[in-house]
Amino acid sequence: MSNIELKNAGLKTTLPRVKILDKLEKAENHHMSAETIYKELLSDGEIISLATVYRVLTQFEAANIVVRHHFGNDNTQAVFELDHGDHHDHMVSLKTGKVVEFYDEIIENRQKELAKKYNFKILDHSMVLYGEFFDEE
Amino acid sequence: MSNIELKNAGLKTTLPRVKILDKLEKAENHHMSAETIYKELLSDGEIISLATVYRVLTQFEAANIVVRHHFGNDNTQAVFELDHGDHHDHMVSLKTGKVVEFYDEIIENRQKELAKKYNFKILDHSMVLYGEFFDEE
DNA sequence: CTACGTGCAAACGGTTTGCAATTCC
DNA sequence: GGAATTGCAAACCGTTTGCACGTAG
Repeated sequence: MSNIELKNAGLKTTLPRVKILDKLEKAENHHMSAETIYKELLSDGEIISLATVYRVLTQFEAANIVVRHHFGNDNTQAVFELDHGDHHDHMVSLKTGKVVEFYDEIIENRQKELAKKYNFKILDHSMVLYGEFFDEE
Repeated sequence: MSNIELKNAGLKTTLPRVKILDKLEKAENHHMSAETIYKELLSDGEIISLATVYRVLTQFEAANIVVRHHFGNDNTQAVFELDHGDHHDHMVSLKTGKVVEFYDEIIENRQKELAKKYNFKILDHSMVLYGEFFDEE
């Protein structure tokens, strides 16, 4: 099935690509950095280079297979998640890095209203709440 | 007056610091990158290094004199604005880089409700709408 | 067979830092 | 005068890229 996604994107079905897709599918909190993917694959015994991980992820992004985020207030590494087509925003734990996705109709509508008020056409938006979950470790 | 802010932060009143504060105060859309500040100061005839601009801005950030943002979906340069203590979000033009600040009570409240629902304590948040203004250029 | 994909190492761009010279109080 | 600040150049770190080799179809 990852096969199909790749074909659709006009990408050859190569081992690195399949493995990376696989990692993302199984990621417990759905978000992984290029480096995390790279290291996990290495310790899985795969032979792959970090450059390939980045190249593949960039291609996946272009093909709408993944979405790239820049959580982490500062400009630390990007994280990637599979793109299931459903837009959502994120709560990110500053303690553990845990990520929870949410979607809120009221906020989305309000953004549109505000855009109208300011004569602005929204093409994209990002919203991240930083903090901590009460039930964390 | 910039004098006072600096004193309060325990920072000596040096020429670079005053000049940088000055640039930020006069910035037409309130937001400037380190490099922009640096270049403008140079063409104003000042002698300053980019390293100093970065160092000063980082100190200002720690002293809550400025806020650092990472607009520009990708990991491009940070922009800085004076911290007037009032929280606000941003609309950023992908065409011109124009930035408009806004604050919306409904969205802020909704964020709090969502946080409660997810057992999350919000410590910070960022929300950026990317798009274009109808009245641009 | 050949266009596409990969590994390696070097380049990149924004930002930070060690150090010696300079400046503020 | 002495601590804080600066400039310079080199280091950093995440990410990208040129190139020669490898592989899918």
